[in-house]
Amino acid sequence: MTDLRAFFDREAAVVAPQLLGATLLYNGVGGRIAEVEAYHPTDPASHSFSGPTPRNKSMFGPPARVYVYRSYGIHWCVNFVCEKEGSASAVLIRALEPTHGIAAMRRRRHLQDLHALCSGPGKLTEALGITIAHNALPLDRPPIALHARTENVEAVAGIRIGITKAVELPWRYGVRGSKFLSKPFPK
DNA sequence: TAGGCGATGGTCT
DNA sequence: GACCATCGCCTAC
Repeated sequence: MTDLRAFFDREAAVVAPQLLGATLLYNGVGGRIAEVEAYHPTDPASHSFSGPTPRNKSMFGPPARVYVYRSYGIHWCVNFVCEKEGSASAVLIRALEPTHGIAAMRRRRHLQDLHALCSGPGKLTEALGITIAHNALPLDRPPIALHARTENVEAVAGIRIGITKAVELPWRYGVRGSKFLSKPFPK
């Protein structure tokens, strides 16, 4: 993606729907982004709401990098950092449509079903092999690559999933009609 | 198809 | 000591 820095130097809620259809690869394995959620520092559901901590440090760093954290003590989840350094907003990547390295993803997930390989934030990090070791890596240098979408994508918005605060904010975005979402969007 | 729930451990109060 | 930006398995319908 050209000029990644400018792309991410905007509000997470603006960046998030534009990421739909972009291709995320880690070591050549990945797919098209099918579902995302935006998190903002004024948002009580955001990890950055209560200020910087050792865990969320990379959210406060420069944009166009990844923020990786452990969820429920089991899963890794990956975010893209947005806006200017210190503003601490990010987009959580929730689902991918697998396109590259599908055999490797099936091996890591011990699963054949293509639709379930990356249909959730914890699933896609397992499929791609992303862990805390990759926290704060830039999105435009190996082993990570991000390619802009090549065709238009119709986005749908909805409320976010799995959170207990600010549940009403419609900052979940998905590709309309995609079979690779973590959950369907209500009609 | 939808909902309940256990596993599991880092993070913060 | 409580809280979780989850997953997958198990029921019940």
